[in-house]
Amino acid sequence: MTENLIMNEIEPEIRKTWIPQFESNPNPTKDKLYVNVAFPYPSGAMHVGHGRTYIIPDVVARFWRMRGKQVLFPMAFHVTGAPVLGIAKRIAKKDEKTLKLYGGLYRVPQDTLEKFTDPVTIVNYFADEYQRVMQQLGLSIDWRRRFTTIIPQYSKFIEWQYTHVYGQGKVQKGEYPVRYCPNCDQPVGDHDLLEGDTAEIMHYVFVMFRFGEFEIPCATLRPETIFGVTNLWANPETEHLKAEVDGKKWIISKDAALKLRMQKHEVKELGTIAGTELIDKKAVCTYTGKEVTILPASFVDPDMGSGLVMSVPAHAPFDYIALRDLQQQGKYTDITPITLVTVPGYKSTPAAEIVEKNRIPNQDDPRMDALTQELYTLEFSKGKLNDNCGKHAGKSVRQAREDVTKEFTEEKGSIIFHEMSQKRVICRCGNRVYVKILDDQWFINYGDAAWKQQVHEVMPNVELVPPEVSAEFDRTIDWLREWPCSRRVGLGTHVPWDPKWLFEPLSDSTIYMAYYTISHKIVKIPPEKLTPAVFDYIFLGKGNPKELPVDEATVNDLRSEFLYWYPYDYRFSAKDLISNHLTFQMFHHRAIFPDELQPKGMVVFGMGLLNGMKMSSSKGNVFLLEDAANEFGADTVRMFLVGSAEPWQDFDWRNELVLSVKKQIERMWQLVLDAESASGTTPIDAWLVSRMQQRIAGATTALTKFQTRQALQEAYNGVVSDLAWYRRRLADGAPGAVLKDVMSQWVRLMAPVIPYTAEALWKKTGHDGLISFADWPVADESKINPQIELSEGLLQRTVEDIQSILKLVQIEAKRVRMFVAPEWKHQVFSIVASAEDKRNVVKTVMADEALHARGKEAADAAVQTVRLVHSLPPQIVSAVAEGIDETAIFTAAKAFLEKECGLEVEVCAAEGSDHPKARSALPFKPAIVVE
RNA sequence: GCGAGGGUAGCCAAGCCAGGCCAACGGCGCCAGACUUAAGAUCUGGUCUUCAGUAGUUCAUGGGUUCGAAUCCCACCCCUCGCACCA
Repeated sequence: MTENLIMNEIEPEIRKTWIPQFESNPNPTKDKLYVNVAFPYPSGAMHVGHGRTYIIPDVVARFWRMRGKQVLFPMAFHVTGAPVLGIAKRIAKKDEKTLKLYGGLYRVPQDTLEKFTDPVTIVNYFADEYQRVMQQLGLSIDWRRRFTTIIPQYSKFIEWQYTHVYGQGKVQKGEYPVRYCPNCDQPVGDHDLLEGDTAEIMHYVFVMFRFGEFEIPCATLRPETIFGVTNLWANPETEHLKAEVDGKKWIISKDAALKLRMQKHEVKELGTIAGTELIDKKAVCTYTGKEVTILPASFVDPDMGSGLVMSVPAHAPFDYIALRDLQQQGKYTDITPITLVTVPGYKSTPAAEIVEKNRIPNQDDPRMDALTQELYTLEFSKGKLNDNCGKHAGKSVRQAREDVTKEFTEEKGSIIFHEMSQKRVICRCGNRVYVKILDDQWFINYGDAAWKQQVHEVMPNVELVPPEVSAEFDRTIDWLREWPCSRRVGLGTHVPWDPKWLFEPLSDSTIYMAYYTISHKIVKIPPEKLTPAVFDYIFLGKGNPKELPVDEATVNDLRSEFLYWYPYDYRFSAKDLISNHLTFQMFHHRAIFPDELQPKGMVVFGMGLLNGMKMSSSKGNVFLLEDAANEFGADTVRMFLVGSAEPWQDFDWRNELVLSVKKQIERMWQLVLDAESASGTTPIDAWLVSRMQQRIAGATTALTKFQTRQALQEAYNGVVSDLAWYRRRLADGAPGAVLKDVMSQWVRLMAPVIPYTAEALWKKTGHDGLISFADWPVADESKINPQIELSEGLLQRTVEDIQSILKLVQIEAKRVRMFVAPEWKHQVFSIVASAEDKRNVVKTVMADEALHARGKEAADAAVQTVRLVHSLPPQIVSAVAEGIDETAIFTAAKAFLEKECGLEVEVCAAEGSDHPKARSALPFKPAIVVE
C-alpha cells in the first residue's frame, strides 16, 4: 500500500529525468539497435490491448540499451485516411452513439468534444493523449522524432517514394471490379457494409447466342458446358431491353443494363421486347453453331446476369428439373440432356441422377442449392470432358473452363460480367451495393511476379519472431495482387502525377521507418525545398549534394544519420497486419532500398482479450490503458502485459491477476531494501552467487529471443525462490553482505520490465546515475559452483522427502535417521550414469567382479539406480557420478535439518546397519527412517 | 470455404521441432500450518487418484509407429487470426 503512494509520487519525477535521456543520436563508438512499432491511428483512447504492443518493444529497447547498444525507439502517428472524417461528421450530426463513446468511454471534455467536428482536431487530440500515456508507461521513446503523416515534409517524402515506385512501373491505372455504392459514389469496404459482408464478387462469362440481328448473352460460371446446351430459358414475365452494348446489339434485362454501365460498358437503349416474344423462338450458339429453342421459365431472374440463361440439363440440377417439369406436361419432349462431363460416381446424366437420388420434387426444394454446389464442385475437381466437346474432349473441367473462356472473350465477343454472389449487399447509407469497374483508379501491382520473387528472396534474411509466421508471410506474398492505392476522400498526400487522388493509408506507411531517422531534423526544412532529388541523396546517396535546394551540410548530416540507423533491426506489430502492412513494407523496401538496407527482423504479436472476451471499443469491452496505469501503476501494467504470455501469444487482461503482479513488485521492493543491512559472510553465499549467474544467463538469453515471459520467470520467480532458499538455509537468518551485490544485479535484471521501481531502488541503494543506462549484469562462469549447488540440491530433495514421510507416517516421530549409501553403490551409480543403453545396464553392472559378488543386492541396486538416474536432471547425474560426500554434507547441515523437521537428526552409514530400510539407500537419495 | 497458428491438470501456461530426464517448469486461485490482538503481508506445506519418500491413470478425441509418445504419423472435433479499397 505504502509503495503505491511512493510510486505515484516518484513516477513523474523519474519520467522527467528520462525523457531527454532517451533522445538518441548517432554514436559512432557504439553499435546501434533500431526498433520500431506499427504506429497508431489515433482516433480514440488507448486501451490495455494497445499497451502491450508498445511495452514489449520498450522492454527490448531498454534491455539492449543496458547491454551497451545505441538504441533508437521512435514513435509517430498515422492520421491518414477516412475514418476520422466519418467520426467528425457523426459528431457534427450529434450522433448519440458517437457522442457517448467519445464523451463517455474516452472521457473527452465537453468543450473539446465540440471541436471534434474537425477531423484534424480529433487526431491531434488523441495523438497528444497517446504520447502522454506512453510517457506515463515509461516508454523510452525519442519524442523529438514524433510526426504525423499529414505534415508537408512527410508528404514530400511520400511523393518521393512514389516517384520511384511509379517510375518502376509498379503503380498502374487498373480496371478492377469493386463493391460500389452508387449513392455514396464510393467503393465500400467490409466495415462499410450494413448487410452482406460474406458476399463475393463472382466473375461470369457471357456466352453469346445469335437471335436474328441481335445477340442474347447468357451469364454462366461454367462456360465449358456450352457443349451441353439444349435450350435457353426466358422469363415470360420480364420485359427485356433491346440495347446496343459497346456497339453490338444485345437483348438483356434492365437490371443488366444498369450493371453493365457500372462495369464500363456503353449501353444505348433501342427499345424493349417482352419475354413472351422470345418464347419458342430459336437462337444459335455462336460458338458451336447449334440451334436451340428459348423455353419459358419463371425462375429466371432479370436481376441476375443478363436476365436470360442457357440450359444444361445434364449437369445443372435446376435446368434438369425445369425441363423435367415441362416434359411431364408433355411439352418439348424432343429435348434430351447432353452429357459432356464424366465424373466418378455418376453414370450418364449427373444432374438427373443427383436429383432423382435425393427425390427432389420441384425447383423450390431447399436442398437444391446444396446439391448444385456439390455437383459443381465435384465436376470441377474430378470431371473430364467427353467426346461431345470437340477439340476440348479429354481435358479436365478446370483446364477446359480456362480455355473456353479465353476463346469466348478473344474470338466470340464475350465479356466477363461481375455480379455479387448475394443480392442483399447493403451499404451503411442504406442503398444497394453493386459491382463497379473503376477505370481511373491507381493500383500498386503487388501481383507482379518479378517483384514477388524479389521479396521472397529477401525473406530468409529477415529474422521472424516467432519463426512460425514465416509460412503466413510467404502465402501473403503469393496471394497479394493489385492493391488500389488511391482514393478520393480522406486526409493524406496527393498523388503527385494525378493530384485529384490521395494515397490510401496503407500505401503511405510502408517505408516511414526510414523517415524516423531524420524526422526531427527534416521538419526544420521548408517543404518546398524537399524535392525528390534531396531524398534521393539522403536515402540512396544519389546525385551531387552541392546541387540541391537544401544546403550541403544539412543533407550530409541527414544522410549520415540515416545510414547510422538503417536498416532497422526489429519491427513490432500485431499478427493481423501480416496480410497487409507488414508484407507491403517488405515490397516497398525491396523496390526502393538496396540490399544492405532491407529490414532485418519482425516480431509479430498475438491479440489481446479482456476478461476472456474480445476487446472492442464499440461494445464498451475495453479497459483504458491510462486507467490501468493510474489504478495499478505503470510498472504493474508493464510487468503483467509482458509476463502473462510470450509476445506472440494471445493474452488476457484480468484485473484480479494484475493485482497479484502488483504484490510481486512490492515484495521485491521490500526484499531489496531489507538486504541493505546485510553484512559479513555465510556458508551459503557461494550458492546464491552461483545460482544468480544462471538466472542472469537465463534472463539474458530469453530477452535476446524476445521471450519476455520466460525472462521474467528467471529474473523474478527464479531469483525470488533462490532468495527464499538462501534465507531458509541461514541458521540465524542473517544474510551475508554478498546479498547487496545480488540485489544490485537483480534490480538491473528487472529494470527493463519495471523501470520505475528499478530506478527508485537503484537510487535508494546508493547507486549513481540512471539504471536505464546502467550495465546489464553479465553471468560470470567462474562463479558457478557445481559442488555447492549439488550439495544444496541434495539437501533440498532430502528435506522434501523427510517432510513427505512425516506427513504420511502414523506414529509420533521422535527422531529421523538418515542412512547414506555405501561406496559400492556409488560405483553402480557411475556405471549407470555413463551407460548409453540403460536397458542392459544391469548386465554391465554385474560384469564388475566385486559387484557381482554382492549378488541380488547389487542387481536390485542397479535397477533402482536406473530409475533414479532417469528422474534426475543430467547435470546432477554427472555431478553425482563424479563423487559426492553425502555424510559430510548432511553432517554440516545437521542443525538445518533438525530445524526443518523439528526433530533430532542422526546421519549414519547404511553399510553395516541392520535396519531393513537402510538397504534402500542410494547415492543422492539416502534411506530415511522416522521413528 | 480457403490460408496460417493453436488445443496440456481449477485458471494462465512451459514442454512438442531434435521421442525416454514428464505427474509434466512457473504463476494465479484454493486448502492447511506458522507468525500476528486480528486482518493483510510474509513464510512452510498441499492441491488427478493412491501411498513411508511409491504406484496407477492423464497432456482435445480416435487410431497408428516404437521397447517407450504430451512429444512422430494418419483421421476427426473445437478455438484464434487473415481472406483486401481498410485501420
